[in-house]
Amino acid sequence: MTEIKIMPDPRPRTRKPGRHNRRALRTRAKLLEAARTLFTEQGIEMTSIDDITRRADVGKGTFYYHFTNREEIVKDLIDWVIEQLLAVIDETCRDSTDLKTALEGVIKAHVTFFSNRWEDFVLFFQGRSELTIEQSYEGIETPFLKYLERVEEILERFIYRKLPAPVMRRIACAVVGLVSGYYSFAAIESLDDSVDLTIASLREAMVASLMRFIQEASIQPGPETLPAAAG
Amino acid sequence: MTEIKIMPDPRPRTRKPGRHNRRALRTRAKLLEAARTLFTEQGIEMTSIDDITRRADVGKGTFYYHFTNREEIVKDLIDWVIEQLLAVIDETCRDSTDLKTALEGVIKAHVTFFSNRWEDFVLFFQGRSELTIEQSYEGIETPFLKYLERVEEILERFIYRKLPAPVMRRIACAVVGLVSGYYSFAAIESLDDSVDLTIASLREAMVASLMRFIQEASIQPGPETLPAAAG
DNA sequence: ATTACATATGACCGAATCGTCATAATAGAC
DNA sequence: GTCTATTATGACGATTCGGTCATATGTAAT
Repeated sequence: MTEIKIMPDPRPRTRKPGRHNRRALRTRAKLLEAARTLFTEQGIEMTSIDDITRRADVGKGTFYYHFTNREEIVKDLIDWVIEQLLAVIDETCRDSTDLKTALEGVIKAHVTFFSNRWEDFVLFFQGRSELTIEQSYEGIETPFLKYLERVEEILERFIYRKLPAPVMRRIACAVVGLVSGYYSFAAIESLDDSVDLTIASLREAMVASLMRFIQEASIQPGPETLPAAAG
Repeated sequence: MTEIKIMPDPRPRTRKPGRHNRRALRTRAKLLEAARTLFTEQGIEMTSIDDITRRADVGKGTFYYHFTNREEIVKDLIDWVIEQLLAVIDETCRDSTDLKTALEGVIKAHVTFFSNRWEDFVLFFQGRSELTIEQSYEGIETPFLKYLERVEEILERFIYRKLPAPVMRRIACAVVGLVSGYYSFAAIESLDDSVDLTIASLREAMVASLMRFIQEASIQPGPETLPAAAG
């Protein structure tokens, strides 16, 4: 169980944003923390507002004072998780000198982040699962797109032959899909501790294959990216 | 939208299993098909029994005649999807002659399967997401474990130096995590058609590096797999 | 103390949901 | 046709849920 220090910001409500240690912020944080752990325990959709307010030990009306509905708190939490993940990725890749170290950095950042934050991985993964549903929360894909774009951005620094956007997107999908896909499966068993060790050796293999993939893609943009292929 | 020919079997209820084309089987199939598409549209947890019976155009009691609750139909469907996927994997890997073709076969099988069955991928992925939740359907991990074991089994045929079970498990996680992880992310954008093409070139790279990884692992089992690392 | 504003509360309502059950419809055996 | 086991039904009760609102409490400024 990881402690959370900073919680996602509320929408500005008054002219004095965080001037004083308003109790509202603490209450909001209690609600977010309760939701975060409950989502991990029961799943997002199985968690009712009553569950959240009960766990946070506040009245039900209080929830609706801070959030308009469950959709909002879900989106706030996912936004926040991805923001934190992006911060770690940026930090880890800051000193990258080439494509190889950048790829390694991205993968390493995911491992670092998720191995210390199981709840957040569950949130991330459940959010991603929502993306596959036709009628899911509106705009829930936004933080994930931002996340993909950031990864593309980092890799692009070291790819001198500029690749078409769809190709870059697929590369980013491959990188993050690979990491989180592996993680989610490895988590079926309680390999928790050894996941980090294993992925370290697997990482090399991943980096190698991704690099080869990128190199091939950058030599041959591929006729399949023509608009004719869309449909 | 893919048509389903065969649906998961009901628990035997009478002495005459499928002797006649009992209408019960057709009704059951209607319910399963309705659930399958609804789960894709709305998500498993957001779909009520009423939704299912309304879509299947049967009375509500009929649902409870065929299934004890939603948990049962969910598990039946996931069992069934994984069974179908395994069949395709077996078929594709039947003629594998070495590790390389076996790995290629496994990945190719996933692509073949999922590219024609979006609903089933969503089911698969949502089921996997449920695995990360503490209180999810009891025993829902069983089909996924079977699936991992089968993949290990196929690869093991061509690995002559026997690897420790945890290492094999991780390799299997990497293979299937990659495919489904990539797929799920690629699905954020409507790249549907080009996903297959892209993953084809990624496949080569992945196969090459996984082979290297397996070869290295089979030479050096690694001290990190000692029981001391558990805990 | 008083005033003004921000924050918190839980009773309450209507809608939705789960699961049951007595009854009805159907199909096959005779 | 009659009889019997199987299959299907939807009204029903109990419960839970999302969301509202009038009211209460806390807090900072004067």
